[in-house]
Amino acid sequence: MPPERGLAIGALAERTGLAVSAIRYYEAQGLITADRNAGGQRRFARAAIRRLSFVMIAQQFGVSLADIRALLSELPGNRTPTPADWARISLRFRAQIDQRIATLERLRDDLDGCIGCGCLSLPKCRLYNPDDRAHAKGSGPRYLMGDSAASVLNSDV
Amino acid sequence: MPPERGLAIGALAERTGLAVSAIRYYEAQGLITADRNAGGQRRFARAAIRRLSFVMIAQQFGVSLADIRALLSELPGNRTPTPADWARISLRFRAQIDQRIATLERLRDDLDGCIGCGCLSLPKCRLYNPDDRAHAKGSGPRYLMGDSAASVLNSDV
DNA sequence: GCTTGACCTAAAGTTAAGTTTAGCAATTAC
DNA sequence: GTAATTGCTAAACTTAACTTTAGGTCAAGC
Repeated sequence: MPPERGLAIGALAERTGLAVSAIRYYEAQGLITADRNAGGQRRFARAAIRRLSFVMIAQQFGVSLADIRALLSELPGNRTPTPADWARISLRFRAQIDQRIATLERLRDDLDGCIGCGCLSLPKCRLYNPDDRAHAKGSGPRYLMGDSAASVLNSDV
Repeated sequence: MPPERGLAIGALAERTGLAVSAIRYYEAQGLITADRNAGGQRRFARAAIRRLSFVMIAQQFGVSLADIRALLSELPGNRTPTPADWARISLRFRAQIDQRIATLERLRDDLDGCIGCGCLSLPKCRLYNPDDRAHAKGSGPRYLMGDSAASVLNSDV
């Protein structure tokens, strides 16, 4: 007999280094999909390893799962992705990294301009208002945490 | 009579663009301190404006409040900080930014090497294991979220 | 002098990204 | 064939960084 088709969740966990609970969570979030065997257990396609490794890499950049899901949605639903598929999404990812580096460099340069002047005073300081972000409407709520890492990545500054 | 010494929390909120509740929270977290007037209301020193603006700037980089507190702890407790004080802490901050940019650039270059090869497969891919981070002990829990933004900043890669 | 608005505290709610626990079912190993 | 693994679901818990709510106090204007 051929070995049962697809990896069990434990095997996938071992290959990726992720916790089993994390993999279930990612499936629930729609980052990967799984078939079920006769007994109702998950069986993952080999492609799940790559999807998960991409998730892990993107997370090292502080990209949110929501953003990662958007990136991964570019991959064809169930067809095994080709290198060309990966290339397309990697290029998009790379563009985001570039943007993020640029943002950091710009802010670093602004900081250089400020060091020693002790100017960190509002609202004059250029550092403080790179985006006019905070005072859009008087003390409006910058809704929860959605601001920090993700927006550095997403802002098209 | 001289105006009552120190800013009320509402005034501080207006000057910084922060919500009143956020300022109270920051005080509870030890990022700023406040005196109390006869009626028990907070009165902030002018220096709080700068501390808070620094907090907001650092947060745009995804630095956690805990890390920010560590940075701010370099400031002399109650003495009004001088430009030299700010310069010292800004330089430390700048060093962290530099590190972070370097990490991003290295990962970007790795990604470039991968684009088109579709190699995102574990455990061979260099991209996946920049730090040997995930498989330290077989599928050990990368404890909660403390990994993403903060460790990119802190890791001495 | 009293009403309105700013402040106070304490406690509970929110989001993201998971982990932990509890109580069962399916597989594998001996 | 049965014990030990591994897997399943659902629900509760965790952390960070706040906000919201509830119920009460202080201060300022008229």
